[in-house]
Amino acid sequence: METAYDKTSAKSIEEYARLLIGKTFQDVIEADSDGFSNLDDGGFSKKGGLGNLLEERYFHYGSNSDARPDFPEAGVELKTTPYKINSKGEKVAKERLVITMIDYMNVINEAFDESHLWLKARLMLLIYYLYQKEITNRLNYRIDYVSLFTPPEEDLEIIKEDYEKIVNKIRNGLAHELSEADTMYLAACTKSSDSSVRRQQPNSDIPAKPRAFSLKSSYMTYVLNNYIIPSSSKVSKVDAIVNNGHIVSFDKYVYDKIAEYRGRSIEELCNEFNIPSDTPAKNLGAIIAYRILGVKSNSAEEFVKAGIKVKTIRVNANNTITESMSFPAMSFNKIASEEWEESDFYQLLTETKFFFVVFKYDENNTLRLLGCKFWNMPGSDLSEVESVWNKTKQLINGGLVIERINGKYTSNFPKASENSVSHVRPHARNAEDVDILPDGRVFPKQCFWLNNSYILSQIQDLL
DNA sequence: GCATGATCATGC
DNA sequence: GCATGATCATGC
Repeated sequence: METAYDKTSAKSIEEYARLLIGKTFQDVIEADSDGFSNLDDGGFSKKGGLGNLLEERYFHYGSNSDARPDFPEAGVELKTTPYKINSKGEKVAKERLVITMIDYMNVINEAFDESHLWLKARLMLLIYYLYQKEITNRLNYRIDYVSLFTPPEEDLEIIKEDYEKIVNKIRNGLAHELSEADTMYLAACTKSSDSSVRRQQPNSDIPAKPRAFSLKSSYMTYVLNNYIIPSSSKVSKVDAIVNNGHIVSFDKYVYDKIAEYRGRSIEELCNEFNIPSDTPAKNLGAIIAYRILGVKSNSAEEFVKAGIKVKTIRVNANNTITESMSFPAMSFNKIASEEWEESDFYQLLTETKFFFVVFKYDENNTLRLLGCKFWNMPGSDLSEVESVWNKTKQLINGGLVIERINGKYTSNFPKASENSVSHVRPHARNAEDVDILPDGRVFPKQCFWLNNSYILSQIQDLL
């Protein structure tokens, strides 16, 4: 079949694709007269179908699911992906970009450069459409950005490291312990029609969830705003930690930099980096870490791309931790009607990598830098959180006892003494800052916390 | 001194 | 003004 573009030329494919900008998927169907006379959506409006729609009704080739890129002669992989406008008016990727399924049995023999993943990811034609909640017919979504994309060299360094981390885990017979939060930009995301599906893995008899290589939504947000949209002025630029040259390991680079200042007091560090130390800034620990890492902004490019959240931890002189770790407040009504694996806290814990900056009080009560650690929750601890979450949901749906004693509210939400990993406690501006329960009562906003004792167990190696 | 409820500080 | 990370305050 004759096509309106040269399928052997990436540039030609991109030029033709650019004509899609400003059009909806419905427009594409209506404009297509090449052997498809009806306006039936052919099931394309279902999930995943919008990419197939473009393949069949715009580029006019049959979609394949084989290992080759969609345009094999040009080496171009077509990726149709949604973005949305968040509450701050920023353009963000709506979801991760799935590249290709991980074949556990064979991937352990594939070097990155010859991998199925890289075959598809080395040159992608990204087609971003605007997802809008209020538009119910997906065919009415509008295509706004079209561009060929290859991860730039500095990202590729980290992506290769991510790849090795994932493949090594599989090599070690730990495919069942893979987590999306293990890595920075490239991740092993779960992918199956139902959460009970399991696959065989090499080097272990334990079946593992099917997973796919994907680029994290935090990374795709960065790609959209910095590589795809020309000079997007709304985006505030932040400094990168690694600025030039090849590094062996990002983690190690960061650990080594922080380690140079181990034992220094907060005051000394503030002097060293010209941080005004008179105000008790609660993000002082994070600011110090950024300055040590050579970053002037209060955020780092690599952390933004990887969606890494910074947390500061204070260890007492006797090696205990006083404070538990808080997270965003929960919505009682949301939890009441959702399942664990679709909950915010589950997604946070399974997708987020944390950067712990750890300080410790010396015998004179002076707070000194102890070290840092990239951390994400091990899957085995997740089941503990699940039981706390389930009990919380159950109480929200009936059985929650609320009392007010001397102005202080109490409840029977799961306490730190009831579980080794997590508990529920207030997280609000004050006691009047409330959320509505399904039964109509109000109660101070709460969140899930990670127990101080649990946090301590996770940073034992730093003590 | 710990457990739990309450609130502060920052950034947008 | 609100969400979020961090920390304080109090009673046992």
